[in-house]
Amino acid sequence: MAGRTNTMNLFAEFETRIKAILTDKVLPEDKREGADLSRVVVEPPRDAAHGDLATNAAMVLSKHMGMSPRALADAILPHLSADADIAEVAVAGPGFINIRLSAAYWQRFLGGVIRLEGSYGQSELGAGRKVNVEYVSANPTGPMHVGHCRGAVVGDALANLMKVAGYDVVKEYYINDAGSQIDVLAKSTFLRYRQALGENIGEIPEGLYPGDYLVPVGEALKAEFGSKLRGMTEAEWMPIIKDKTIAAMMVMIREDLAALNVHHDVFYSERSLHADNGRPILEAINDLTYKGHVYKGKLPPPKGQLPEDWEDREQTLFRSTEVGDDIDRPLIKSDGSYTYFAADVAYFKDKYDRGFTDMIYVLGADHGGYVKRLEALARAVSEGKAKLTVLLCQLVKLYREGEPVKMSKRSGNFVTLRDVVDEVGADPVRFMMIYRKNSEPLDFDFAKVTEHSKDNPVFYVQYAHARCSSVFRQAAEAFPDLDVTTANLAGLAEKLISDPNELQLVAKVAEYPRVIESAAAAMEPHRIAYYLYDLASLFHSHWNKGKENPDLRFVNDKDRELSVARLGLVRAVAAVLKSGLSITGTSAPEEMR
RNA sequence: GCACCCGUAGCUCAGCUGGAUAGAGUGUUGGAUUCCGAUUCCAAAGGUCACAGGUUCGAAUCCUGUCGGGUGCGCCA
Repeated sequence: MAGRTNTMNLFAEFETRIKAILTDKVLPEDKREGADLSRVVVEPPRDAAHGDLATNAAMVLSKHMGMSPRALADAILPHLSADADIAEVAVAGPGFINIRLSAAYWQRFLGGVIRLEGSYGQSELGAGRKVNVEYVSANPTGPMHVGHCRGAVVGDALANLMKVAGYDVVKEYYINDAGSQIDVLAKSTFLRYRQALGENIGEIPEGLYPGDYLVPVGEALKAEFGSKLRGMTEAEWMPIIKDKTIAAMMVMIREDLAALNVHHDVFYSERSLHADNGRPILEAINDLTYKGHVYKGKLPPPKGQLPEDWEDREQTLFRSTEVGDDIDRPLIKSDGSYTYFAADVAYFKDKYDRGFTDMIYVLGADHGGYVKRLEALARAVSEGKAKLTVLLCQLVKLYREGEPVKMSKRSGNFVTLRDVVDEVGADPVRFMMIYRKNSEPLDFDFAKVTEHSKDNPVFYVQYAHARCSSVFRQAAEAFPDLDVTTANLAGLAEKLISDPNELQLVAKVAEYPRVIESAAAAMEPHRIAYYLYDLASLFHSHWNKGKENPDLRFVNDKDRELSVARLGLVRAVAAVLKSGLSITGTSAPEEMR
């Protein structure tokens, strides 16, 4: 992981220390050339009983050194022991070096965490690189349904994560407000407008959007225009009603997203790319042509089932096969209009021109077939300089008490995002959506997600945070004029935290920056949720020990200084929980109700 | 037919980009418990990591193939 800085990532810190030892003390001069230290890693051992840190250095370098891994490890050992922060080292298994850090090091580390307050975990991994995270991007043809939920949460959490990891992030929504479905939408609205004027419109015809949500739009049109629109030709009313309907749909969608605590920085309109006779699209195609990726030609017929209306015609094509795609892609239809993909080329080029080096697209699994052409266009437009990543979210299956919830779009009987949020609350929805790899399908059971118990990970983690606050409330009762300023907490924690259980908690807290960096590098926000669960679990377990052994309780009314020191530890745990919860986009409550 | 995603404890899932005896939760079994805020705590049992090869000091992880499940394929958006 190049470019990583020591923002209290102790694994990274010891990695540099160990690499320095390797080059300066272990490798003889004639072996320094060609030694590959890039694979040397320092990580938490699988089993905490092995120590605090483990390194594979001896195994990675054994071949180069012509020694067995264990013999090499033995040779490295004394140099590590010389480090004052290292209390114990041992060789284990096939040649791992296990390291136990001194209590003094952990105490100093804890003091550092407390002093950083909320900014602990903030990394400089991203070095300010501009990242564009595009997510949701639902068609503005109606309210959002549950299917959009997962992408919304995953994209939002990923963007939050990248921010904490030091990237300059923009959250973006691409409004698919062009194309035939928008014409259909406008026609549907026109019908509702006529209905508002008192006409009996009967059944909504097949092919139009039947949803009630267009009724108020029709009424608003009546209020604004009276019956004026009815006298116009379709060509005349179409642009007006399109504008009004899209605007109304976007208001609705933004409200839905806000209910889920999702807020985008930029809403980018596809229609704006078609403005001015599609000049932005034309320019993007010209750019691609200039770079040698466009030609006129014929496409082979699709494999498998041949469409009935298949015609073999010459079109303007993007030679995407030369940049990794399976088949060349049409940019201009035979009627001269642009394809959806052509607009995407222009949109990508716009992002690239705005200075983004990394583009992330969070899409549903049903867009899997779209990934290769997006990657191809990124290569072609940026000439290999931009990095485009597509995250596919698998489907969400809804259950109620174990029974699948049936949905049918045609009958309008589908569960909206709002339904779900209103029923179970934004926090449980968000945490559940993030508590799974995005590449895995997800079962979402209303009953389980609403359950207030330790079986529900959201509440388990939030409860840990609430307990932290509760400790401070109790301390205030036991010691009315307690000094709980950052400086005092850090100072005493550095001196007095020494119980092995407490140090174990510090060690878990110390993993946080590493989790942030690796989760950001892998673009896997779910790792944050799992880490939070682990930390909460350790904290609860330590709390429970205090039930049996009062000496371990955080607040000890016979020992004021020790209580303050332990409050320091609690504050550090609370800060990490709060920081992690904010990445997932869920709240860190002061108390559970 | 082709592409992509996925097969890990009875169930739901992690497994930190190749490391040690593969881990949680739930369920099962056996104990403890009126406790600074929860229907709590501790422990045990439970595995051919779908299957077969390959790569190397070392594979659940990477490569190839097979089987099984999901998603998608067009001048749609």
